[in-house]
Amino acid sequence: MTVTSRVDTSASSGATAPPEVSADGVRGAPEDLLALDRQVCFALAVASRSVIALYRPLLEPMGITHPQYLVMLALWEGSPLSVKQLSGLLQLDPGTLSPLLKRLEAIGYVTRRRDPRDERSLAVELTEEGRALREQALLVPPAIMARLGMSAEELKALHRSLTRVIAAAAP
Amino acid sequence: MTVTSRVDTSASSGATAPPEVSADGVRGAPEDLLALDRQVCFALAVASRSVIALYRPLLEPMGITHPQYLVMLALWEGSPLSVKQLSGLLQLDPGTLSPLLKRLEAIGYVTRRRDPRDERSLAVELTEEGRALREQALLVPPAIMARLGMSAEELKALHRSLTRVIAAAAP
DNA sequence: TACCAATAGTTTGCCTGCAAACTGTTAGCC
DNA sequence: GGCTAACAGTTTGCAGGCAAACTATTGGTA
Repeated sequence: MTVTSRVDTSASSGATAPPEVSADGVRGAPEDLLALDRQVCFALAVASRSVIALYRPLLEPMGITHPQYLVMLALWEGSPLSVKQLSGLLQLDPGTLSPLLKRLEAIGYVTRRRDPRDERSLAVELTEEGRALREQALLVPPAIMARLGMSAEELKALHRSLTRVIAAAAP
Repeated sequence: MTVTSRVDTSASSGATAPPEVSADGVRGAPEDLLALDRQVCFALAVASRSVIALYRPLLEPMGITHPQYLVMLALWEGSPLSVKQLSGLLQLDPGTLSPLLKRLEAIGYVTRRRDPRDERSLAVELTEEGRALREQALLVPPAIMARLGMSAEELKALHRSLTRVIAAAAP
């Protein structure tokens, strides 16, 4: 495979595009801005998918997917939430949440009904089963940390880094 | 993992909101393990989606999506690649790549043909247009870094962190 | 040589994720 | 009151992402 990790020394956010238009352009460019293995966006995407993949076998016995798990986390912190509130908390489009919530309702963890005071708003609420699921969920984070085998300190640093990126990317 | 920050979920309109007042982790209840804002997996997912969203307007004029952009990055580093090689490089399922590559072929950036020496293998190769696209792509990373406004040093640290997570999560 | 397991891609089915169009409800405002 | 704009969700269409079933080719081996 042609991907070898290079030592980065440049790429300092300069607005001046390097004029390295090498004839072939494939290998050996002094500072390859487009090297796959230096793209933070690529590392971010792979890391996200990889970690979510670790959750899959743990969530499968509960019958939910990772985004559904995140919705449950939000609801366990405060049960009746509107779609708009969930959308804000999870940074997810209402168009994504709408069918997802119907699935959660179908498996019995959640109820969906209109708010009588504002019929536009949908009150998403935990059922008894949804509330009970929390006990099982408590085992998930420790299992993930054990599987990753990374120190809490390192994960905390990563979390801080990610929080900064999220803030920087925010509109 | 005991982080301190906490999102204001003021949305919890008088429901079962746990009265946990976790300051600096001193009085943190055990349930805090499930606090949405400390889940690394959540931060990872949001950061990944947020950063990819920054690429969208930049890639749109090129007519490609972010995963397609990653495929192009791989091909620019070495043009004829099989689906299996791409799958390894990008950590993507062949079932994901197959239709994606057909789309890249449909817009003319790539050709797909079987390897005469092994008819099972598919040789994915850049077209002249696909090769030429690299010039436009060179403007993308600087634009993203400018938009993020984060130091190269910080991004590098994040990249290292992500690389460790990816390695830790690897099967 | 004939058989069979491994391999490389493709297809199918389901669940995100997002943009854009659409529906119903509420709030302003004249 | 009646008109209109803003708002909350839903639906539709398209592109990932992944698991599982399927097809075609190759390689090993009896």
